[in-house]
Amino acid sequence: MARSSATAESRNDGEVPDPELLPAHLRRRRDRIVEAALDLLEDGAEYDRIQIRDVAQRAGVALGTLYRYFTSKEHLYAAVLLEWAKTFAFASERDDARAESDEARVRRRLHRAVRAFERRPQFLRAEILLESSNDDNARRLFARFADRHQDAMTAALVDTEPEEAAAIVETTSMVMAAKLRSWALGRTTIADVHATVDRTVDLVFSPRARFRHDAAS
Amino acid sequence: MARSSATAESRNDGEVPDPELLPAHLRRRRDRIVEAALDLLEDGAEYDRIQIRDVAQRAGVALGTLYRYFTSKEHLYAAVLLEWAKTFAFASERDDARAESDEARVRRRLHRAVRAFERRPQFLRAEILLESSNDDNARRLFARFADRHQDAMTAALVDTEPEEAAAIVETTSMVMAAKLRSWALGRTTIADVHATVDRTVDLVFSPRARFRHDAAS
DNA sequence: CGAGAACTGGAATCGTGTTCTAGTCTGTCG
DNA sequence: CGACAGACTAGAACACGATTCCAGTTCTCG
Repeated sequence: MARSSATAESRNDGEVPDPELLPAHLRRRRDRIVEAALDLLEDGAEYDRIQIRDVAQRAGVALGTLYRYFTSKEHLYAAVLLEWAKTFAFASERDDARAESDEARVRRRLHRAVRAFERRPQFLRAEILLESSNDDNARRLFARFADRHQDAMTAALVDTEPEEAAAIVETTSMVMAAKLRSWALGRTTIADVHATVDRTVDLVFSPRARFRHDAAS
Repeated sequence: MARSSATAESRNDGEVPDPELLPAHLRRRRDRIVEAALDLLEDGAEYDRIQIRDVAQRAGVALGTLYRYFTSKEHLYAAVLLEWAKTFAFASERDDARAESDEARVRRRLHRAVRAFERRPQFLRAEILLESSNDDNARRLFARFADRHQDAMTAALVDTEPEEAAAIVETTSMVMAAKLRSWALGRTTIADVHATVDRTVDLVFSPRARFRHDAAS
């Protein structure tokens, strides 16, 4: 972490090319790097334990090459998460096409998310670390990752007014994420995580006095 | 981070004395170290930027001495957080002694917590990092810190049955923490954090169909 | 084909937490 | 009083993984 942990000023030299604008073969090379990194994490290695050298080797590129595409390990792994979100979102879209209530759809997706992390605790760890990265590029990508999740959830709420939908997504996602964290910390069981998700969904969807506060504090 | 980030096996050599059992003058020395570390953080320095060397110097002890009391930077800062929680909890106890509803008390305390972090974003950062520390001693202390918060919140719920109180504390705290994180990330404003706290408290206290799910998924 | 961009292998650098060394100080016990 | 233990000190030394550099080498494209 020589640089990344030592530096608080967000990297101002971000000299990496926008992947969108890359000629196909370079783009492919970049993708190979991301894939290699993803594989390593998927294989169960702890984020901390994974060395950039290994990623480079696995991707079959030199260290210097990797650093042409990513400013830091964190930037690389933010890209990994984003990539992962892609396949994940895809999986979400199947199987809830049938006629269900918004509530049921949200519930299903939340449980799916929990399950996804259940078998990949390292991803949770990575997510947590990246969430508060100093690297600007990492932050940017991470934000996209978060948005992607949010969009996916929001898309489940067909019959709800947008404003309320946003609040619902926010609350449930936060509780889920927080609870997953305690699970990752060994402070609770995965069954409890699921139970909490259910409780929260109940709570948020049950008929009740609606939001009243507009002003803070 | 030579050791801490490289090591996943939780430190098994935790050769530090239990502060409770320390003779007074040694205890005082230990406290001085914690205070120095706290000061540094309080002065606005980013956790990452703070070097153990500086803490030692500020406390007026040699590096080796610091390491006689703490196994790692994370252990040290877990102690710092715990110490901070002490003063914080104390501040909480005044001013809500009067007759209020449980709801009002919870609300007040949550807002206070938000304000506490508002002027100390570095603490939030530290909390996040320590939450997933590898150091056993750090974990232990951190757990105490978390418990302390939870107890403080639970104590605000006088007229609520314990089980429900626990659920309320858990949910509201999680939402607050998560929202604070997004604030720290620049994804929202502090006013919005307060607003969310209010909404969540409303939600959790409003009369409604009570929890129904017992089994998970 | 030739220029320049991109890549390779690997050495070198860096930052920082952590450990080690050699001695110094303090207080206690016989 | 003298010796021993325990805790301390200044600071050097070490570990180690991210990041940067370098000197060629190999593509790619006009």
